[in-house]
Amino acid sequence: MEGNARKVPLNRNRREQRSEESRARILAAATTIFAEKGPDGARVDEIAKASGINKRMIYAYFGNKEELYAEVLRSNYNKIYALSTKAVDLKRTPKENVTRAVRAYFYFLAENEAFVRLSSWEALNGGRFSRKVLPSFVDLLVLAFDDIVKDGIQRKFIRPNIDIRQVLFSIQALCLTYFNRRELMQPLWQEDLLSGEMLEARLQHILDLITDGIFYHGEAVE
Amino acid sequence: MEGNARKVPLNRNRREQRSEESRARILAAATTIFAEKGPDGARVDEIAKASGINKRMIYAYFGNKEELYAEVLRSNYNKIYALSTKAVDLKRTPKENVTRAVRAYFYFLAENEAFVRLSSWEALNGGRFSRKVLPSFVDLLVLAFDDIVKDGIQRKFIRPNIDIRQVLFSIQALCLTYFNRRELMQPLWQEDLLSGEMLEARLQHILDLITDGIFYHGEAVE
Amino acid sequence: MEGNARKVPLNRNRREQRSEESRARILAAATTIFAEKGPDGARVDEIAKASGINKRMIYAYFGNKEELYAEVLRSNYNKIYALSTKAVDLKRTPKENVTRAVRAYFYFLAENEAFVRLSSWEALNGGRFSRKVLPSFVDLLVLAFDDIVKDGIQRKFIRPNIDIRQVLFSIQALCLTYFNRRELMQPLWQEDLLSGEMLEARLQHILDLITDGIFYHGEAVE
Amino acid sequence: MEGNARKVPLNRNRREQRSEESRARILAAATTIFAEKGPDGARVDEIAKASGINKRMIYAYFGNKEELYAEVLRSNYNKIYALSTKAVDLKRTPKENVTRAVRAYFYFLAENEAFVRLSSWEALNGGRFSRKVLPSFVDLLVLAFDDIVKDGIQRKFIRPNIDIRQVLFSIQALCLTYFNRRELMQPLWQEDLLSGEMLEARLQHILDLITDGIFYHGEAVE
DNA sequence: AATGAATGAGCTTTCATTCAT
DNA sequence: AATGAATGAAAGCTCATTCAT
Repeated sequence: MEGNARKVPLNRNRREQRSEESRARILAAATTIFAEKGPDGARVDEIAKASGINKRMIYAYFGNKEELYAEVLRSNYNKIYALSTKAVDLKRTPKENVTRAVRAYFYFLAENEAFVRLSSWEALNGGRFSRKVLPSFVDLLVLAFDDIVKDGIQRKFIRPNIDIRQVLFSIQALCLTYFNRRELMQPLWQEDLLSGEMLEARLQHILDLITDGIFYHGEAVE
Repeated sequence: MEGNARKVPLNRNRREQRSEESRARILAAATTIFAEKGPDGARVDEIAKASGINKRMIYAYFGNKEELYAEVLRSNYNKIYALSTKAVDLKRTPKENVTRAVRAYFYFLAENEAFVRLSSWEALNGGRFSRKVLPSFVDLLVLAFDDIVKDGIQRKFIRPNIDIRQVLFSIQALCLTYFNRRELMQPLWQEDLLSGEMLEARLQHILDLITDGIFYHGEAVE
Repeated sequence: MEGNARKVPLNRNRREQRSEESRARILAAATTIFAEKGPDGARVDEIAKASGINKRMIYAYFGNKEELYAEVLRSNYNKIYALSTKAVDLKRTPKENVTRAVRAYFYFLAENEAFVRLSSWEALNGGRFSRKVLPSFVDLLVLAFDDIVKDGIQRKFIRPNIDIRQVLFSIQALCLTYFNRRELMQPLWQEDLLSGEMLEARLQHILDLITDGIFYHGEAVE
Repeated sequence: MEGNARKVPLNRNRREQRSEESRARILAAATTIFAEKGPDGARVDEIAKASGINKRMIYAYFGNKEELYAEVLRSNYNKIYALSTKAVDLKRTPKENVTRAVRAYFYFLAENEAFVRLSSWEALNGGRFSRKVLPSFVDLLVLAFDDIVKDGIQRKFIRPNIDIRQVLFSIQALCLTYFNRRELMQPLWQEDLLSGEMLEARLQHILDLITDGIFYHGEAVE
């Protein structure tokens, strides 16, 4: 009896633990599969199988497919929120700050392909799911960059006529598209676009573009 | 008698015409809906309804859903193939040529949202369909730009250390993403991102970036 | 004008002729395909294509698929009706008569595979179609054999306790099944079961079985 | 506690049992309906309805219509495989052995109309399905009979010039066709062809035909 | 908490038949 | 008489979701 009494909380803990674990495994599998196939192409059965957990539990934990997808989005976007907060340091030069921020963003994408793909499905679906569940991630990005750019303009590093939103849009474009359209562009290269050198090469190119463009300056005729 | 003699081919022509028209209507509706919802989200029923033509005819004309989708891709990619051939004029300056090419590409995308979206679905699906049916559109792009850039390098307009493939990737990124992620970024602006001014503003930004970057040159400290 | 006047009847005749021909071609194609695939497996489209005549005409000439099938049955069964009338000649010995009748039936089947198959589909479908359109072909068979057997019994060639219906059933079985199940049994032989020698061998076997089975032994004359 | 301990396997068993039962019910219904209407005429919906089980489960258990049909064939052919092994006893006379074998086959068919019909659909379809899934049932039959006949020939009961394959073909024909074409021939009789007396009468007729057909006359012992 | 079986709605595809010329 | 396009009903099959244990 006492054994039982002691056993119950123990069991509870274990149960809770296993429960958490099951939830996490479902979420992990769902992330992979939703990222791979998108909200329409993904199958609940496949997620259940991949997670090794009974399909019924998906409904127990997450309600339904759509809510599971929302949860996947949430957990993935949380990562980038975390990233965006730790950016700026006004003791550095604006160029350093830009470089650091872009680098952080670029490598975040490199390491989180699921995020890249999920956000792309979302973009195509007009944010049909994310709008419901997510605070505007764009606003956060702007906020983070605003400081850098304003500082840069003030200290005469950055041209004052620059529209920061356009720059932001461009940075996003230059980074995201590399991962996004990787497969279609890969044939142009011998090396794997995800190799260390290729990543660094791309990042440098992006930074060059952002800072200097591709043309000579001063002497160029037009 | 002559009336009869003329009637037969006329009937044939009318029929062929109507048939062509039906096919075209199906293709148009399919383009819209596949662009909107992607190959997985699109429904054959919906396409039939939208085209005002019996569902059975879709199968008569195109075989099945997948082949219809392939045909939609083909017809949309044909447009950009057409575009990519008429680009270069080496009598102009490299900057002019780049400007003209980018502008052409940018406005092509602006006017062909279906293409933007279709190519994005394809990218996410790893080109699973387009690989079957399409010659590499990337190669064509490279070809078109190669001349411009080589000319630019030779005439000392363009830095020789530039990797043309990266530039191409970047131009694609900067243009495509504007339309691609339009909806997610729209909240940052008051004006419709597809308005004439906004489009022109974006194009200018892209051209500036490509040609000059965002930093001052010469005097900039780092 | 007179030219026209003459032309009209000519056209009519030609038309009628072409009409007959079209009908015949449809019927021929339908026979092949219904025999091959059965009433359920056959497709109207396939018949139209095989006959080289527009599908619509099938409906013009025959009403619908079922009636076309009925017509196919009718035209095929007519052949065997024709056969069954010219059987008996009481000047010959009963054994000769039986032999001739069985031989006629056996080679009829050999030469009319469509009939074999059509009658088999019908048997499986419980005569669901033939009952509607066909006079009992079985009755005819019995009639034809009755004379032979009664003559045989009277002249003491055939055992009097024989049930003619059973014999008839057996002859039908022994002949039909050879063609019916040919494909399944073929592996047991090296030679094609439809070759001249194999056919003759089978017929001999059947005759041996029938005659030695139903005739007195020892005293029988041949 | 023990109750719980026992409960888990019990539940498993019950579930498995119900699952097996569902599978079996589907198979039973499918057998009836495929036998009745053939692979082309049968409808999955009808099978679902007849089995009282959701259509979806048919696909869960059997894959698709064709595989279900294959399974139906397999399970039915297994019955006759079982039959064919227990045939011969060389202590008996050849005639006894033949009689016993034919009787066994005949009554097997009488009691398994589904088998008769399924094998007939297969024959008409050129074994298109069975070839995929079934070991040659014909070979087994030959094997079983071979012993009897060789023994019969050696002991001078059976004529040595007999082609056993023809005899086998004939037995099959004489037995199968009785059930196969029963409906078409029924009008010739007052009594139901499936009644006990009629069956026995038919079997006697077949045996007479076979034995008097293939055995020596006069000297043969029985 | 966890499971396997079951369900109904809906999807893609097929087919016999008819319309318009 | 002949044709090609078009149709609606129904077939095979799939999926998200729920039941029973």
